[in-house]
Amino acid sequence: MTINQNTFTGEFSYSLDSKGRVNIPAKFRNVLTSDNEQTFVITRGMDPCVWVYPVTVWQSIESELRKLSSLSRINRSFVRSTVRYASSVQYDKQGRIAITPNLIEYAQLGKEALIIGMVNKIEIWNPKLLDSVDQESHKIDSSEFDELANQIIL
Amino acid sequence: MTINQNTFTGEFSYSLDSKGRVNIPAKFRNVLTSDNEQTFVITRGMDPCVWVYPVTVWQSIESELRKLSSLSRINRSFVRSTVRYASSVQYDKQGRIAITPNLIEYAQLGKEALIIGMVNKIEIWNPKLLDSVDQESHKIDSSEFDELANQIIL
DNA sequence: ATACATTATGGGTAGTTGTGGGTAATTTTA
DNA sequence: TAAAATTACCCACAACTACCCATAATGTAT
Repeated sequence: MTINQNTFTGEFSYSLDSKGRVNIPAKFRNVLTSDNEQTFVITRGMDPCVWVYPVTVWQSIESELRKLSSLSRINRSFVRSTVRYASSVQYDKQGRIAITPNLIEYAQLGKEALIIGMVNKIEIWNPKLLDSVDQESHKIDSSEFDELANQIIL
Repeated sequence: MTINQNTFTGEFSYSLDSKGRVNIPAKFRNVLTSDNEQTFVITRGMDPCVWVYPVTVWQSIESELRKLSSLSRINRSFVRSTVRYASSVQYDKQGRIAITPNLIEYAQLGKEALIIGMVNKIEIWNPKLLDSVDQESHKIDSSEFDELANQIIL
């Protein structure tokens, strides 16, 4: 079987332990290309959740950022806001990564952690927070959804 | 561990001690290539903060500056302003570098120091100053910001 | 069904890291 | 030249992290 590498789908509910560690689902670890060397980059999501990238995917983002000259104020501010909360983490022998305290706070993570595959990255949510964000966005976005539907054939 | 060398990401809040020393986060020291020999170049940032470069990275900046003809007044002024405040520093056995008094004054550093990885360099900020600079620039440049965000797929 | 392997979760320990301060060497100033 | 100030180098300690092992639950193969 040749599945898509570095591609994540599905939903899993795992627990965040007292040391701030979460398991990365085995399914996700198994599709990681070996050049990632068990390493992810975790950062703030655009929504109140944690984004988890395979390190090789993140590196291509970094190389884009490298091209932005620091002479421009906007560039500096953009690079800063993108990179600021990102840190690379290797998972341990049990397949867990440690979430940094400021990301735990940002995503308001408690004991429950909902892990969602988002194709090129992984999201870690507080399940209750996702529920409320989801409901709100469904109300607002029904028209934008229609627009998207024209771009992507499902 | 074979992660990206001389590449810095993430945010750390450390303290500036009474002797003007700050710790360089272990994560940053560990990605330094050995030809840097524990040496950084510190200088004024374009924003009110301290810029910290691995010395080898700084050297390549210097070689770029050498290419700029001194016939142009703008070039002369640019070279002068970039090189003027730069000095090289080695970190001690505990991983700390000493910030020169004029840089401390320029970046308005107090006891708290916010250290931010900016891909090819490191920034040291007074956290409160960063907050206000951040908010202001968001107000002014939000449209250009969005444009950048569209070019780089996160 | 039973044995075996994998997976999720918990916790212990040794080494690392951040922070403070001390002392000797070096430089600066009077 | 001597005193004062600065710098470089050293040690100490608390907090944290990485790494290890244990166990229970789940999945897989014979």
